[in-house]
Amino acid sequence: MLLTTIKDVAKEAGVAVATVSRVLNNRGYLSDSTRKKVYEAMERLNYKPNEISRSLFRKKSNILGVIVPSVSHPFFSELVGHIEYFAYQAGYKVLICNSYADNGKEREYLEMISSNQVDGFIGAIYTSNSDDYIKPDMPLVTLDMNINGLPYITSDHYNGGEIATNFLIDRGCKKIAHICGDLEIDILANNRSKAFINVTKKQNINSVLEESKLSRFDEYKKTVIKMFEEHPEIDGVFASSDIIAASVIHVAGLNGKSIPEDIKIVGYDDIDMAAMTVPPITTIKQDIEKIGELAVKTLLNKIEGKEVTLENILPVELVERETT
Amino acid sequence: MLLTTIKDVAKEAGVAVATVSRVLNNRGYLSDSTRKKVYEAMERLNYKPNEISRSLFRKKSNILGVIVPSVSHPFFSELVGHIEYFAYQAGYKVLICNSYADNGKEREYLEMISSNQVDGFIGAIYTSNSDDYIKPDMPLVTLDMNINGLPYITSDHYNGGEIATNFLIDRGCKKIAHICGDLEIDILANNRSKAFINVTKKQNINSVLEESKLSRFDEYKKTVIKMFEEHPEIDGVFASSDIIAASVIHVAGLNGKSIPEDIKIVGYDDIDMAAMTVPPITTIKQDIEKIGELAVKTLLNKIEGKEVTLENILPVELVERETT
DNA sequence: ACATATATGTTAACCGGTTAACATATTAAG
DNA sequence: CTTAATATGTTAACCGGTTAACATATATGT
Repeated sequence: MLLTTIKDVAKEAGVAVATVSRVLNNRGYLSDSTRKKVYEAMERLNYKPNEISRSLFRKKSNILGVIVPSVSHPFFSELVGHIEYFAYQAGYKVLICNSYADNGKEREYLEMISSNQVDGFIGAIYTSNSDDYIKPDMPLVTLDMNINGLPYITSDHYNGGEIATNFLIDRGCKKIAHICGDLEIDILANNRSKAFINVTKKQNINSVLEESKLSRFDEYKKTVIKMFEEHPEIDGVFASSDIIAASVIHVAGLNGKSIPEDIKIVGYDDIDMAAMTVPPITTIKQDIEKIGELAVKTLLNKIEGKEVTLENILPVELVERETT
Repeated sequence: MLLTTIKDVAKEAGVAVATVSRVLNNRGYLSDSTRKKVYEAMERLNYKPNEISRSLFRKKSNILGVIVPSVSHPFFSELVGHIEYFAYQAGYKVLICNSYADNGKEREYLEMISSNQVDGFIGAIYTSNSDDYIKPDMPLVTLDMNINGLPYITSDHYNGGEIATNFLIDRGCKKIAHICGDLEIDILANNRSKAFINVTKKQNINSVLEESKLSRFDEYKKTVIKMFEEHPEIDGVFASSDIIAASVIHVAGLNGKSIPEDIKIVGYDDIDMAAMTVPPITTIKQDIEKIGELAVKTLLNKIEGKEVTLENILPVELVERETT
């Protein structure tokens, strides 16, 4: 496949290469007739400027990278969808990176900044936090993670944890379990668990903390089954994700318990699925669209060298459905 | 931020630029000592070759684009996850494109091929099929869509539709509904609906065909509610996606019908969510991972100019859970 | 008629890395 | 000792587009 270059266009239009470039970039003096000639020539030759070449000159690829543990996780897939939308509005394309929470992959992807392949990254980074490779002047915006001096976007997870826990207490739960991910990772999302611990302690509520480092649905299910075997009196569950909440609904069904009568459940995230389960999940809603929008805006401002707000904490909200 | 170039490395290592390039590309004669000197210099300067520049020279970006109607749809997010995995194994990065089934966006993204930003596309393209912009020699692999001479990956949807419909009949359903998307789009996925129509006709089964051009969950729900109002005798539903199946479960609950006793449901896709609902969905499984793997392989072969199989039809499989 | 604004061309350097061609020096093999 | 293989340097062209500098030509206004 032969490539049509700006020279071919110049020849076809009967003008100089510089003139074609002027048309392409709308710079300098240009008559309408020349503009037309050039556009027509481009049309005839089906010419598209080589964006790699332009990127090289401009030192700008107009590509943003997004690092997530896994795009197939509903929370991240919804987030990535929004990020792509806002990036597109701003003339950027989005490169997707599954890190599988692997440090090597995270680093390898982040190096695309140094190699000029992307202009910046939005990263749900979990392993590289202590990594000295990450510098505060990098075009990097993190999600739910405060790494030295980098701007981050997060939800008010502590408040989310308070709302969820208090809501279960208000609804009369006497023994409340909290199922969450790995608390050793220093991620802001874990503030919801801190809130759970503080609220139950302060209100003197019987509590169970179940930390699961797993992530697959059937693995969650096993954890939940074991939990109910060990603590059959649990009458309230604050799940740190809607997926976990779904698995609690499942297990409750297996145990012949009815929801919300015997067990009340509050999930977290408000992914689309939360409204689809039977019964639909009462949950703490994160504004995923806003997170995406703010992440893109912040990153673009950082890329352009503007001042950016470092701490971006978005409010959460209780969405009451039928598990409480 | 000053950029470190190959010249800086050459100076730092005390060698010629060509030598650094030889090290970088492992070409020509090289002594171990020089190699070491160069690597050390790169390390000291924290040098990363400018990939844009290399792409320009090689006319190869090592980026694949993926076009989907929406990444936030679970089927596509799982698919994209697998595509990213296999692309990464082969040294490619993945650019994600939500088309929202919009012709303009599909075209705009596809033009990234001409502008050399991506080496090729895997596309779930729905609107551009009659578009003469798409040529058989493009580095493009389509999903569920047969566009003149382009390789495509699909599942054996006709068979999927047969299995689902026959299964419901075998289970004793007397009046079976089929809820599907827009049948006017000439997409291979619609073969499942053709199979439904043919099987019910042949076996002389009472059937209802509900075509919904909508896509949001709450909109599906409305369609399903209306359907049950108009046809209360329906005792079997073949839903053309697991999401639709989930909304049938929902509505059945509202109507006080129990599943599978009163209504049996077969979904389609076997997305992760299918196992998480209560009751878990009996569904026709598409091998999403294989689809992703085959799409990447086929595209890479096409990019490398190798012969590729044009028709790639993967088998489907009934996964029996608790809605039947 | 003259200064100024507008329109286009020519040329060359540049973005950063790659490569071919050629020169030269060292080392190993026969 | 000669030949060949190995190792590195120098130079210049190239990928495709951008831009600054300068030349030149026409049009416009006063």
